[in-house]
Amino acid sequence: MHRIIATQHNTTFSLSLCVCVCVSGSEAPGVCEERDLSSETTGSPIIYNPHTALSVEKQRQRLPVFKHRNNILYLVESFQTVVIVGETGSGKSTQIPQYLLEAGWAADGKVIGVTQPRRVAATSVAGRVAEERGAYLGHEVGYSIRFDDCSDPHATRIKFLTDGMLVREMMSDPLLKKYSVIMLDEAHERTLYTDIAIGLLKKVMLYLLSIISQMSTCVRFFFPLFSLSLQIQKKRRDLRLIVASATLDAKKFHDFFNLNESGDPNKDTCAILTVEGRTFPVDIFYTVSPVPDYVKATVETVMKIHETEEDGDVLAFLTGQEEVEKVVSMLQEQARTLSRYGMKKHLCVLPMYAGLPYNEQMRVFERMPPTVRKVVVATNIAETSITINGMVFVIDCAFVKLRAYNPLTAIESLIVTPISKASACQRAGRAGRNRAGKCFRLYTEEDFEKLPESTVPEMQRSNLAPVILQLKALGIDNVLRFSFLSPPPAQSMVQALELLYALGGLDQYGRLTDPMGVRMAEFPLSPMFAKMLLESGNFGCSKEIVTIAAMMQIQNIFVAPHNQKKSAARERRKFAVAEGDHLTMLNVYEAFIKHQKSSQWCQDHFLHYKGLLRAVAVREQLRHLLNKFKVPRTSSEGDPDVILRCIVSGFFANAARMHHSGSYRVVFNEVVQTSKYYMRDVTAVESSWLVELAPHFYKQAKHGSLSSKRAKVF
DNA sequence: GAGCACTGC
Repeated sequence: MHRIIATQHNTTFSLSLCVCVCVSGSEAPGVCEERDLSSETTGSPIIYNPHTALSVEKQRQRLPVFKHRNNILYLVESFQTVVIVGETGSGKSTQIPQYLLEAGWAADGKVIGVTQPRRVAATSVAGRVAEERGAYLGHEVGYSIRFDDCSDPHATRIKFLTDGMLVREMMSDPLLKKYSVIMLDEAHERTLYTDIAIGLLKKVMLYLLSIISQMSTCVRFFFPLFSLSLQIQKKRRDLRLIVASATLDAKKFHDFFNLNESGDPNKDTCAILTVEGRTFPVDIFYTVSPVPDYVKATVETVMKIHETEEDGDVLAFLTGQEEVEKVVSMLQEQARTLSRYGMKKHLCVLPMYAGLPYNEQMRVFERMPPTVRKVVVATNIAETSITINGMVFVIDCAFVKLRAYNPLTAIESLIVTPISKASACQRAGRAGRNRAGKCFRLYTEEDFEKLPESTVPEMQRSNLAPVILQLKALGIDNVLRFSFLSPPPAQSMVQALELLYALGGLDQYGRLTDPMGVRMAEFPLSPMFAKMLLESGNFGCSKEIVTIAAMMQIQNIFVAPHNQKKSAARERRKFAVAEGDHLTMLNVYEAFIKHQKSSQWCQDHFLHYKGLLRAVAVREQLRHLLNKFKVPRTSSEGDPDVILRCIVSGFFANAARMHHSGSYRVVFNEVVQTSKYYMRDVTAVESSWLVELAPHFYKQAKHGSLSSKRAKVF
């Protein structure tokens, strides 16, 4: 079955294969999987309606996962770990926790914990399950995400939480004593925290069992950790783990968690079960020859679809804001031309990326009249984070902007990278949610075959300093021997250990320092921010620093609607100060508070209202931690230098020279690579401060210039 | 003076 579709210009596709991907409805039927853009926090109780009870029960039984119910329960009973390959639309996320509850896994006050990589997923799936059970959200069924704990320590039996939250919980309850079963959902996404949780759970469940028998009482005396492992052995052999993953990774998870070394499959401690989804076919088309410019090819392909294909909305994937805006404006131009020539069917072209102002984001979810074809041009946000219904055609450029980490320079950056096959299939699947669809890949089938099977896990392309600090705080002394599902580069580990040592979080033996390291680990921030906060009392500016730290956690403080870019830039300059971005942010926050957190004021000054509200919440959490550690509330009373020096005390490792000839130096928060390297959140500092505040990290060279232990990048 | 994938604590 080969069909050639020639586009107007030179992007030519051939139909190459027909795969079944994706589904009717989401895994949580009835739940809007869309990111809840309307509120930061949810938690209003769902009222039980007895009239819908029967139909809910019938709906549950119609889900593909239902016929595997007994098998799943049997496997969970018989194996410590069960890997469930649940295709999209199988109903695994909402149903398996309920099966476990009904089978008695939450007896004796135990809790069934289900993790999700994203906050919205945790809250929306919890909402759906509560509704199915006719329960108030927060009672029998609850959720726990940062800033929003909607669970009852006594009543909640099924708890949905973000994977990051589970790792946090392990800091106070390393054995996860309150849980009988943990289900790691969407484990194939391999987020940083899912991977940390996976390693920790293996340690809790399996790893220690083998060492215990080899240790003598004498060793026990000298290694207090050993008593912990005894506890684990006694108490947590009952803990069950379910790993919900895509097909590709199932074997890897199985091998990781299977502790059976006897070679006798009857002694396996891990099992795999596959649950089919509900799928619509998606035809995949490849270009006949490589595309020289995927931005142009995207525009051509949209127009070709519009002219020759039947009804159905279009979703195009690009890598960043700039590309999205460019394609949107090119398409809008073409759409105007079409309407001038009286084409009956209209095009409505909409951009979608995380930095877009809220109102503009919401437009992609609006329904269009039948005479209008919606075209959404999006970044990777549309691959997993949000779902737009009604998409029938997908255009995939084969690229994505990914975080990369260079352990030699200790620089994290964003780089345009070819996607993986798994990612390409996920994108294609977006065309088949409501009916059969088509996916146009702007690359040849040959090039598709060259793509890597799956995306490199975040763990292997991140700065590991926050990870190592948390592991140390969890009592993992030898992080180099921690059982990582995918071990990160050794150089990244070394780099992280060095940075943590320079920050004073670790001593020369790599042990967590007390109190500095212990306290740093408690902050939900990177170690540099934590250090800066903990030092702020000494510098006499904790009030300002806590605001700056909170503001820097918020992306896109300044919004620029595309028809008002000029005035937005003008407003933005009003807040800017010569010292740099950190003090600019401080200005914005203080002005926001002065204007009673008014949303109208934000709109007038092109500021991100919800972002600022989040900064207020983050600030409160950080303030709470500073109080806990008895960091005094002090203010610099308008003196910028103490604030800048305090910033340097945390960020000295991120120092750069503004110009090779000058003594003008800056500290920065992060680096972004587009056409050039850009540093984000930059502040000017005196080079002498670097030597003064981090003498172990910088040394003064002969001619007054600095040399750092790090390789230079810029 | 425009430049900034996406999450998460």
